[in-house]
Amino acid sequence: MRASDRAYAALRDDIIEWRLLPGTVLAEVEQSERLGISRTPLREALSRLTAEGLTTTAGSRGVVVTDISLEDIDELFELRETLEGKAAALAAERGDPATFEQLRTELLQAPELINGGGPGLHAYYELAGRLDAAIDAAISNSYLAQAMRSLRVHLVRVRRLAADDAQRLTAAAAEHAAIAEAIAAGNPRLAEAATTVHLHRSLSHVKVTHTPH
Amino acid sequence: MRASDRAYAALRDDIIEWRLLPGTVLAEVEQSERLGISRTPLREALSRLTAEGLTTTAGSRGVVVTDISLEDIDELFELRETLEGKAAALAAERGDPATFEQLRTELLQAPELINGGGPGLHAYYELAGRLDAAIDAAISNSYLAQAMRSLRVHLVRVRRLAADDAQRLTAAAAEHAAIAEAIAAGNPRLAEAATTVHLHRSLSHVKVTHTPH
DNA sequence: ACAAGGGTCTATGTATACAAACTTGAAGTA
DNA sequence: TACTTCAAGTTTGTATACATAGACCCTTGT
Repeated sequence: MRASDRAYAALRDDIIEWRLLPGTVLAEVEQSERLGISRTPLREALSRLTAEGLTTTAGSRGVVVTDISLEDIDELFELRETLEGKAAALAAERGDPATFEQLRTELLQAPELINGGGPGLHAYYELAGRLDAAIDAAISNSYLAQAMRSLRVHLVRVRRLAADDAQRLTAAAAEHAAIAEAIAAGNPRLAEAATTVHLHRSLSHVKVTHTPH
Repeated sequence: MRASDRAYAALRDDIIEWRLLPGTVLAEVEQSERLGISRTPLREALSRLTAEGLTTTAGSRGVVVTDISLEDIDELFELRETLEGKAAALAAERGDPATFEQLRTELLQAPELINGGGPGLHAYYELAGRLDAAIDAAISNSYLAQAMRSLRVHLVRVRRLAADDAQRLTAAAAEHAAIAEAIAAGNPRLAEAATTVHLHRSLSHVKVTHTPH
């Protein structure tokens, strides 16, 4: 694996997990020494992070970790609703019903996973990820998929602010199941509506439980 | 201006204007010599282009100019309709009516510009750009604005494939005026509908007149 | 004649040295 | 005392030398 890839992955993780807080200046020599590489691959990693929006080049003071304020979260979810709503609708039109019917069945059994503790929780996150991937594949629109991917980075970062309790996860699983059901039924408008509902509930949960940094 | 900025701008222009055709391999030494810079800033330029999707790193064959097929154009417009439709609706909710009323007035006089020849044509493109910028500003959502900006690069590239005759431009100006009018009237659904109509007509025009490379 | 292996060559990936620009601090003057 | 200017130091931007890996071709053996 390339050194720049390792640096990118390490910094991305540090930012998403809030170990590198917003406003932190990522000086090139400092970070390259910390990660044990030279400045060249580090600079490539930084430019990738900046392209994703996780960092910005603040004039000539180097690159700094971007902030996510409460207004940012609203904007983020506004775009997310637009993109994922459209994606769910397209998946309902173009996706394979059997795939989503299977996902729905699994999602209905998710509460057992969520209440089952550590490994079950991991299995649930994996299941939710499979639904996202299935939608991505079903829409067959690489530009839309790319736009959603670039959003997800920021969303993961926001999610780390919220406390995901078992109660919310159980409700989220039911909402996911409703989305999968609508897609399996080939009903675009219902799929979009179910997605809108899910995202609004997610946003409310984040805003209520978010812990300021 | 930094050497990497110049390299980025030059390569971006070459790709958008189809001087560098899809599939062209951008070898580092070759391009750095052509642009009169060293490999380091060139690599940064290439990584920026790749982040935008204008190039891709094809395994170990270096970076190549990405292709835009007819299916890609459909996908591109599908995403564009989603984003710009939402943007027009938000602008209708949040924008300043006077700004868009003014733009509408100017757009209604656009046919004179279009039929006025070279400088008038340029003035029209500038006017259309002002409408885009006004919508960008009105939505007050940096994530959505960023998503639209990253789309526009590809759209400019596609537009270069089509022959923009005076007849199409006149029709487009009327469609733009309709969008501005709906936003000025504070009618989100009408603004979104007008945008949908405009984009579908644009897409049809591109598909009919596009010249294969 | 065809396939397999090795070697060379050319490409990208990395490190480092150098240049330039900006920031910061201190000193001097109004 | 406050503002301006100059200088030093630290930072990023660039060039280049070196490492490494992949591709292509030639040779050799079956």
